[in-house]
Amino acid sequence: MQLEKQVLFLKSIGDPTRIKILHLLAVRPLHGQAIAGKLGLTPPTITHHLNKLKESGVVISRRDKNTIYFELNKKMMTQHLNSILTIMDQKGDVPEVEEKEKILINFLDNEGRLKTIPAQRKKKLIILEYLVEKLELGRKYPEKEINTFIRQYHEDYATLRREFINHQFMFRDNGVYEVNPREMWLN
Amino acid sequence: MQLEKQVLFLKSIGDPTRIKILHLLAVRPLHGQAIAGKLGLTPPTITHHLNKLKESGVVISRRDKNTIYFELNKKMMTQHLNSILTIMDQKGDVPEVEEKEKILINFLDNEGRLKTIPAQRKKKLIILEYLVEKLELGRKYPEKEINTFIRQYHEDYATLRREFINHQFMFRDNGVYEVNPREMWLN
DNA sequence: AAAGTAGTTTGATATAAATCTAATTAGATA
DNA sequence: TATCTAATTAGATTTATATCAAACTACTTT
Repeated sequence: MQLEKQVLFLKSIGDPTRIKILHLLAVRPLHGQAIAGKLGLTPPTITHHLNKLKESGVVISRRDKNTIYFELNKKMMTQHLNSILTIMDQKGDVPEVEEKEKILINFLDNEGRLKTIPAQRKKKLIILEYLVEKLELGRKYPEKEINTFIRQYHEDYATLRREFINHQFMFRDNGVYEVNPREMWLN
Repeated sequence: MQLEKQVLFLKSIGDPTRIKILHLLAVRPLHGQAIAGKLGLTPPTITHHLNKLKESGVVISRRDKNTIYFELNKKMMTQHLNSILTIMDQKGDVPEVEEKEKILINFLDNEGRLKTIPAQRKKKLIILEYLVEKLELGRKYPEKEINTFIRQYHEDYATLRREFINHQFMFRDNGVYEVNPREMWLN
């Protein structure tokens, strides 16, 4: 998943020693002992840090005889940073809130149950969003649990479950359902 | 220092729970309990994470009656990410010419021979650079020739020869030595 | 003033991470 | 084949971090 890659990347560069390594490698590729010497650390420690940096892809290595040169993968680095930047690319929906309220009031009864499933795409999406927000982000729900959840709001759990998947409010993996992060939703 | 701020920032967002919080706050400001509910975590845990995010400045809080709204500071976030990006367009730094002169005078005797091999890395590099500049760029030197050359300046040709290689002033190919171009040298 | 609400602090626990020394591996050179 | 060199692995230690339950604080509402 996207999130794990981002965290792996951020952890990999979120350390003073590793930032220093990045600075060194930004100038030119270096071999391990040179890095150890420059930073006043031992080779095992450098191996440890380089492994982290290689795991996230921001450093690659190239062997030349006995010496391994480590170099900064600037393209990968830029890619990761851009992916973090997109977290912020969320159109604020403040102006829509009133409209949403109206639709919710129209389609929900006094007990908060869904009267009907809206036919209009736009309205349907608002209802689906409203429902999916009651679920936990990151939690894995077995199909039965999803069905039970939906039935609190409407009898036709099969249709609604399919809609959640169709519009990518959730994804399904091996019969287990999980809420997608907001930026994945189709509006 | 720049480095510490960068690390603080990267650590602050380098955690799956906190990335999820950022996603939530990217949409709209939220109060603590809402975040706790969505992520299935307890309020103390959310306080803990929000503190980290506030420390690095990417989240700010605003009180309204009893409720505290946390919101994403997109400007701060962008600023931090840009500062990380600049790591990649780093150029090497070189010691001052005057400083080099002083060190050369200190370590060379009247006949221009090396009194001792400097222990300090920085000084050693200046000496090595001074010596290697007397060699021809592009010419191939057999090991014996290199030894003879070094012995003009110091008895311990083996150590110095190794230092030339270590710091990439020269490279060795099949027992033949050659001076590296300047931009390869390790500073 | 009493009760309620939202958030924080404290203390405990469990897990992860950074660093070192010592031992080992992989490849190059003699 | 034996030796040298650069890097890695293993094991130990220390420090940092994520999480929770329980107690507490600050502010509102009644």
